[in-house]
Amino acid sequence: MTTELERCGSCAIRHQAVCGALSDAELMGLNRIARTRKIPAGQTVMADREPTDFFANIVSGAVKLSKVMPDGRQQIVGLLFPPDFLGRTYGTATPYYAEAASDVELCSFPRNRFEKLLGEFPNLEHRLFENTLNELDASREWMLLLGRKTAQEKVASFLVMIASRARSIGCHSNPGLNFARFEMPLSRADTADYLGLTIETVSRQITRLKAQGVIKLESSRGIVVPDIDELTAIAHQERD
Amino acid sequence: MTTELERCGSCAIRHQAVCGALSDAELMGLNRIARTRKIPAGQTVMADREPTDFFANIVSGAVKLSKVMPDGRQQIVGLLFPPDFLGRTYGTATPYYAEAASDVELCSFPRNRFEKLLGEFPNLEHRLFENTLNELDASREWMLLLGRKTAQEKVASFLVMIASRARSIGCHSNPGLNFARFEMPLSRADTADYLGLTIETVSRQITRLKAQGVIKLESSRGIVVPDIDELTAIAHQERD
DNA sequence: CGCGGGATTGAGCCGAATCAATGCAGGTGG
DNA sequence: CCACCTGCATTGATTCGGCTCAATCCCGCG
Repeated sequence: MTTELERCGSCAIRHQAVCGALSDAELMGLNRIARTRKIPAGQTVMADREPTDFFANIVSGAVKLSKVMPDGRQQIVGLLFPPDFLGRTYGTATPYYAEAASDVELCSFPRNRFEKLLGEFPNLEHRLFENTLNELDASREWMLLLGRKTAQEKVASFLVMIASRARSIGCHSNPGLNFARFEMPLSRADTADYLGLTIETVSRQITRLKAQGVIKLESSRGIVVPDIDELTAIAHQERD
Repeated sequence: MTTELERCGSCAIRHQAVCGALSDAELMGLNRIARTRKIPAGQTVMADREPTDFFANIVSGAVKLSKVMPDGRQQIVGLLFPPDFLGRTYGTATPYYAEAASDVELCSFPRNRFEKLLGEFPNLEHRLFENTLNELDASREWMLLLGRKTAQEKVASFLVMIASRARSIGCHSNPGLNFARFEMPLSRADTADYLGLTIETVSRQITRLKAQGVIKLESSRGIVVPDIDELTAIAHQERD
């Protein structure tokens, strides 16, 4: 019993994840149905339109959600980091692919037992609801990016977003400080699919930002941003 | 009392709207705080980042949700028809503009009293949650459109979407039947802002679809689709 | 050392944007 | 009733940003 609770107690995402909403007693109920899974990079976690029998918290790594057209064109519609929640409650199939963008560690729950707990713990459902509202806000923000921003603005926006999320997933990057250094969680190909661009255009824009001195590259994935405000200005974050 | 209940009983959207989740007793509680409002076309209902003190069901008309960049570029991020719910629960400000796309009739509820009811009626919160999940799915669908579809595919997709929603808002259009006739709820300018295109491109693509015989125009807003499957094929609705 | 996958760079092209003119319907006033 | 305006939609000419195709480059790895 105590050990079980400790398992959660020592969990890196204990307080930020949906579990954060639960009392100790409730947490134990959730813990009882939880199972840790490791997924290697590139593997599909949930397939579009296919029923999935589980939900999960992301403990480490990154998961990308994407939609694919019959001819292969692809769009990434969401990116999940710890402590995000994976899975569409109420509806047996998710309307997109979920794929491990890196090696991923999940804390997963069987679908029906989790949904049962949802009914019992109003806190849990409420937390998931707020979560979903935030995802909706984020995806609408992304619609503005996809529909109206230039390639340069798109890439800058992406870097700003990663830089701010990087704080929550470790990486050198202080909240107050106007400086960031982080690893890109996606390949150029995935970045392109997230931004509605091609690989080549992403690459060119990164080169351009580098030439402008707005960012520095330590490696193809390692980015340093000396002045985040400058990058944000280029991203034309919407105001008004 | 009875009259109050009858007010809801005779409501056109009684069963589809969030109210549909409520018992008679609960409905009465909601009814007590409800107020009908009419909004003329073009008027702002909620302003980006400004606190709003109410939520509402859309009774008639259409409301567009949009984001605007400092330089005026605009993206419509959502379109609400009866019996959709308007407003972001839990968070005093909505992160976008809500504007009447046509004359609109609302059934509105004061923010704090409604949120109080949310706590008392789990059904109501649950219903709103499912609503939000559907909006999230729809907005991700739209991300694919914005990021990866051609102008022709975008316009075709938009028409398909309107044709299918048209069923729920009256208009000649049978569920089984492979034929539709409806009014565009948006001007060309708004359509462009919804699809991430310019007015001119939207116009050209509509002309093209007309030339191909896929649609007919009764007026600039009145559309006839003889064969919806054909239009859907052009829209390249994602499979797989 | 050579191989292979990801990333960069370059040349040319094309689809959608821009700029500009014209068309069209509804409303208003002479 | 017609002339005129005004707001929306269409059409045309031209430009340009990002895509396509293709050639390296880079780096880790067998």
